[in-house]
Amino acid sequence: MALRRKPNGSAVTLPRAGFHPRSRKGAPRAPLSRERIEAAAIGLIERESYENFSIRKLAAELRCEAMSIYHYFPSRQHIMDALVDRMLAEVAIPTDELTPLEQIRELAISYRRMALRYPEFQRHFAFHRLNTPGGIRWIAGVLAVVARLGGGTEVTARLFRAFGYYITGAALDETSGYARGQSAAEPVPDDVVARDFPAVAAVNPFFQKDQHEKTFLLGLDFMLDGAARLTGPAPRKRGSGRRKFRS
Amino acid sequence: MALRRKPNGSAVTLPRAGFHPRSRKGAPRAPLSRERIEAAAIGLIERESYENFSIRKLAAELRCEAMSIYHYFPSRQHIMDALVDRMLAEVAIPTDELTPLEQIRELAISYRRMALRYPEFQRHFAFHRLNTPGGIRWIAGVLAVVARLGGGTEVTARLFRAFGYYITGAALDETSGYARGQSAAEPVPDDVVARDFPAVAAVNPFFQKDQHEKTFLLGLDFMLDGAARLTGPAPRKRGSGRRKFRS
DNA sequence: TGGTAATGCCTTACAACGTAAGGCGTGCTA
DNA sequence: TAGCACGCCTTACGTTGTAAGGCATTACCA
Repeated sequence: MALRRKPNGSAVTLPRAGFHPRSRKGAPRAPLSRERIEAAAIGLIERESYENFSIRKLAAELRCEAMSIYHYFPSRQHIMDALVDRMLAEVAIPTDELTPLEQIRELAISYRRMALRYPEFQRHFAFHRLNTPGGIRWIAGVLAVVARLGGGTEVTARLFRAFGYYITGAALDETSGYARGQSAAEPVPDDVVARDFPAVAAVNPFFQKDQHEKTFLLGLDFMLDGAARLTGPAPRKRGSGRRKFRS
Repeated sequence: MALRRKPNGSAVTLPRAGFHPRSRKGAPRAPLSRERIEAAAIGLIERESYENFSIRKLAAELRCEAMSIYHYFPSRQHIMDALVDRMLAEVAIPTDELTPLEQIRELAISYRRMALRYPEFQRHFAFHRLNTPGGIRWIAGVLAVVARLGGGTEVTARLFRAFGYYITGAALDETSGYARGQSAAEPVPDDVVARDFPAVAAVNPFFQKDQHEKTFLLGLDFMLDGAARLTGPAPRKRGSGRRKFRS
């Protein structure tokens, strides 16, 4: 937390072509950079797991020592913040000619896609305030979309949060929840579940990965219908058949 | 993971009255037990924080050494599982004469109350499969409630999960989210938000703690209305005015 | 009353973690 | 050629979960 050196700050000094710094004893190696460190961190987290990620392993991946990374990021938390901003930037705020409700739908689907691209990192996402610069910008964008429903400040605020509950809850559950999450130390074996809790076993087919999208859209459309009824008739075309549940 | 001794297993030997084991060098002290360890763990987690919890601190709280705890629980994960079961047991499965929809509503509200009693521990809850014995039993109970809506296995499965997304997302966000969660390393200061993102600042009053319940119920009733329309008319009385949004 | 076994808790030790403090070599600029 | 800045490394500290084993107290049985 005391490190304040920012190498790529005001005076940018790019390495000349052909320049290859080397680990003190070792083969030549591409120079470090924020970009390279971030990319390696994402790769490592998603390949191993969020819990097993460490600065030391990241360093090994980058073929440098752990402390070298602290030349580019003052702390582990700063790295995580950079990753949050990076991933949030992939969730585009819709601005086209869809109805407000459809824009929210697109946003939700886009967020889910991002979550499924970085499933391991969702466990970080779920716990942390989006109060990085990129996070605030993103929240402002989403709020603007929700505000287009025309419900006023209070309704906008509540809808923003209620949608957030559903969408982040879904993202977390699909990536770390019932089916794939950290297990109990001594989980109840599947055959015991099948024998003692047949009703639990019965729903299992619909808990599989290929069923997640349909389930997600079902609940999402519950939320959208509620928002529609709360904020009055849609200002523009809005098909209702899409939101029907077809078994 | 190699420890298999279970002191309170088959041959139960209770300490006689007046018996007080003592730390090797120290004052007499109440004997350890699973019960005492669990209670101390909950207290410590909620008082300090989930992230700062450690076996060693738990031991200090109990005035024993870290390894003494391993006499009662084979691993940290086993302790956490016990806490999960303990807290889940506080979320009662409704069985009375309410309509199925009202039962789900009660269940959701009861889960939220539990979450607010143990806000720190929600960060554990959110990541872990409920595949402890108590967890499976609880899931079976909830599934039975959802099944009473009469939608059949598939609809029951999807509604269970969609409600789960919303409820756990809300629990996590209210306890660790926008307002109180782990912050960025260099958060954007409030005055900068107020200046550069007035729309974000404007919704802030509705993001305060005393507004959470109303927001939660708004989204919950969106979900309930959706479930009602999906599974046909309610088999019994069901007021609709309650679910209106009143500003 | 003495011997043996079980119980309950502690001691020691290890590998891995984030990171503070400071050092060293390379190449750029004067 | 001197000096300096940049980029990266070395060392070290306190903290974590927990494996392996030890020791004192008590219970049980002869």
